Amino acid sequence: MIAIDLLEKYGALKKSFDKNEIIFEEGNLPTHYYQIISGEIKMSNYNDDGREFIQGIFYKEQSFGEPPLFLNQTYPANAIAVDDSEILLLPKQNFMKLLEENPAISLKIIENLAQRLYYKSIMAAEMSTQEPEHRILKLIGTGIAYFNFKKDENGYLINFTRQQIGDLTGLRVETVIRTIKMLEKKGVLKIINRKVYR
Amino acid sequence: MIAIDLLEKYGALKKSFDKNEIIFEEGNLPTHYYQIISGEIKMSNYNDDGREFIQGIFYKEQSFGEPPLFLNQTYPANAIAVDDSEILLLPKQNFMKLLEENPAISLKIIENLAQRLYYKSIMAAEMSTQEPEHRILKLIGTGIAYFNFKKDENGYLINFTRQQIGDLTGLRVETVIRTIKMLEKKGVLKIINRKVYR
DNA sequence: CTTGTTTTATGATTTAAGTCATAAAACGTA
DNA sequence: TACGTTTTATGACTTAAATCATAAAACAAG
Repeated sequence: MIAIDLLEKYGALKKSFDKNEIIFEEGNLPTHYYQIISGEIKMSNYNDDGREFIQGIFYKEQSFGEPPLFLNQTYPANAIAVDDSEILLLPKQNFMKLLEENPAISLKIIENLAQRLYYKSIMAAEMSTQEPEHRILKLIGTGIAYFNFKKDENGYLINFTRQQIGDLTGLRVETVIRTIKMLEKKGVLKIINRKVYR
Repeated sequence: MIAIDLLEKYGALKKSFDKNEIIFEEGNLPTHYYQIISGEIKMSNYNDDGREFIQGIFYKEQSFGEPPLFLNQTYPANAIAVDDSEILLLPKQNFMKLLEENPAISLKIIENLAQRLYYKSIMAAEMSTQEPEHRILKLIGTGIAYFNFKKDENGYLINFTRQQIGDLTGLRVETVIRTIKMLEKKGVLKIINRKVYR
């Protein structure tokens, strides 16, 4: 999102996170701007009985966790490395200075937040309608634009596990498995040795 | 959000909308920036069988519908006047010019989008947990900060109908009614001649 | 004041997704 | 290569919310 050399000019430092390592936790106050160099990060919540809800999954060059930074509020979710990852961290003060001194970056931030809001609006509407087929198809459909699904001769490879799809749509893994099978039977997606293609 | 005289300087015009009048529709491309002078606006989706999901409710001084404006994408939901309303409309080009020439406004926009993203994150997690009590309490709790609930001697008056609460949380109106009664019985909120207080 | 509409309310019934149990296939790694 | 873990898979059963029906209270409009 923001050029790496610009971030470094303002004092950003690279930090490595192991798979499953926590980057920040729900309820804590934000201290940094985070931008991924490599790897994969998820933001998620766990409810009282341990059930997970994934707010979003982020990949290289993407930033995450900005909203509370601008609002002086605590994080509404946890950030966890899904894979070994490298992240650039820029302290809040420096980040704000960077924004002030580089007005063009503000528009980038706006576009980024707008994009995420757009995704959440679509998924919120979808999740309230309750139909598993709809939810999963919409996730996959918008996911092709937002997540880094790769296209090959079979179509787009949806590189999410059934569990992740469940955690992103609010469905249980068994329901996801059964629904995906249904959707395959209907011909709207393909399953090639367990991998889902659209 | 943005000072009215500044908006007018860039050519914003006031327009009146009757109760239930449509301001813009899902699927259309955005043409203006909208800021409410008076009244109440909801953004919502209707699914295939006519069920409504309310994305948000907006009041005086608030803006709405910006994300697609920044993304050149179509609106993900409809905007409808809940009451007779007056709205300032600023054409997209002029709005972009305003932003360019007034960098401080960008930060305001960022904060506003961050706020809405924050609300949606919280509600998304809540809606996926499925428990009506949780959903409704969270809506009311965060709503006290985001919607204009007024406090009196009984507490905060939740000036939503049961139907609206259902449309905001993805629950059916009967479920909302029963759940609110349960919550009253548990003493976590009050019902005083049908109005809900927290 | 009357009438039509919206909102709140409640009981009976249905149903779809969740839950529970169990297992095979695939994957990772020591 | 063997072993533990993760992922996918399936069947039986449960349950909570949706649905359906019906109505009273409140409100709005003429």
